[in-house]
Amino acid sequence: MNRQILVVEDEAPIREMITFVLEQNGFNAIEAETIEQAQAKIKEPYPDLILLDWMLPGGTGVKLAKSLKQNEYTRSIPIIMLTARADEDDKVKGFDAGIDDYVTKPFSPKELIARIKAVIRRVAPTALEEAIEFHGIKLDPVAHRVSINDKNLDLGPTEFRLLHFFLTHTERVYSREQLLDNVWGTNVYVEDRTVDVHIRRLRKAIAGEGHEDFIQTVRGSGYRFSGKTKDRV
Amino acid sequence: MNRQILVVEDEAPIREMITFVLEQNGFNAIEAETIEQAQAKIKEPYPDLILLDWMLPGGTGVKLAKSLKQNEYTRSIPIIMLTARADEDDKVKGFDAGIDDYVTKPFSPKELIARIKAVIRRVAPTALEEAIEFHGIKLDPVAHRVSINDKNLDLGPTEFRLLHFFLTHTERVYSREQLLDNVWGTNVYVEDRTVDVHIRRLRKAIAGEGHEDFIQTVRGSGYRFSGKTKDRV
DNA sequence: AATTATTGTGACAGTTTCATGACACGGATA
DNA sequence: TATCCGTGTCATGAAACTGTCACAATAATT
Repeated sequence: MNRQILVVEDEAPIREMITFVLEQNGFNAIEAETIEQAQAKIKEPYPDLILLDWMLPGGTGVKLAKSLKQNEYTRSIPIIMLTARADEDDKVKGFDAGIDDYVTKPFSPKELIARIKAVIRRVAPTALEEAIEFHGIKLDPVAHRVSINDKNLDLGPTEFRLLHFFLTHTERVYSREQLLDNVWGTNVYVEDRTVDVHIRRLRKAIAGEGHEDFIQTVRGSGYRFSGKTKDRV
Repeated sequence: MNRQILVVEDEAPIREMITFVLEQNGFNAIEAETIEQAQAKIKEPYPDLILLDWMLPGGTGVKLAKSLKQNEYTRSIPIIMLTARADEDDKVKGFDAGIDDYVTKPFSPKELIARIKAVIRRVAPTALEEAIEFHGIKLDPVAHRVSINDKNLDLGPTEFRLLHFFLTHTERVYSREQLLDNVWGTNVYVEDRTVDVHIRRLRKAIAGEGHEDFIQTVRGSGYRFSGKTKDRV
């Protein structure tokens, strides 16, 4: 519950003030002065939220936001932009890059905290960090670990994401294309059939533990992850 | 409950922004750049809603909307049009084509989400994704599953669509031609008698569970799916 | 009853779709 | 540099699905 927040802000006094406010409110602050520093710090464990200054040396914050959004792992980290100008134009540019909210400088600590909590509340239900359990399959996104009936299971990155997606989207058919969009990411040019192969690899890994067929083929439509067996509904 | 939304928009940044916003709000986004792409993606599993840009290469969005409204299966998918111009004229054209709502660019994420939820709420009762139950027969379009008295039943794609159509159109006679149009799709040249064969296959699958004849032959006219038996009316 | 029109049924071949193993490429690592 | 691992693609064979036909069965008509 102790959320980690990355503060990307080049002006030291402001950065320190923010950090102070955050920690006063039970958050865990990480600081970064530049885009490069920020990128270096955005890796496991991923921060729960990023406070991003609009004006940064070496490029605008939007640039960073865009690059974060392209990565499967960082895509869902919410971003709050800090901007000096309440300029409408900037807001549009920011939303292009997938900004979740804005705080206009100067801002009060209360406002900042309120916005942060609002964003976290909104994103929390679909947060990547929640551990999942489903019919004996446990997946811990933070530890990046999967076990089936308490027996450890190691998967490649793609299989891990695929399983993660399935575990959070059970009992529903997904076409290959939808799986590509959701697991590989949009704007990735990969053959449809590639999904089959990864399905196979995931199946193999799971089945190794002598289990029912969780991943079901729905001919002509796609695949479905289900706890229900073939006969019983 | 995880709704699928198809975003048809040629400009990548806008499309990605929309996708991002949708996913932040618990929706499942599918992307399409052109009308052709959109049409290719509008098949099972059908999206729950379509966000459609007004200006698209190769024809206006209205064109796509019209064609969707002509097909039995896609007819009830709600459409929200994205338009740059708040032009009154365009709105009229759109409503002709069966548009459910408008969002004028530029729009805020909040507004977009609000409109989507409003439309879904309005349309939900007849939503395609709703599971259907009829005299012990259950069909879940989302999971792509059929059961009869809680016993799983597996059907081929055509039989599934046929049953789906019947379950949503009971107590009424349909000619072979009408069935072809609705289940196979228009512009498909297939022999009338092919319907008979698929009717037979579907009957066999259902009857395997020792059931009354849901599918009734109306000599000279076609078939009818009914809960009433032959003798009782 | 005989004839005709319509529908039921089983078989079949062509096509589509999927599972599977192999393989090559590229990045990371030692 | 050599090696390993993950990944995407392909070839192949198996299985499922589909449309059509021929003929049997049934209903309507004369």
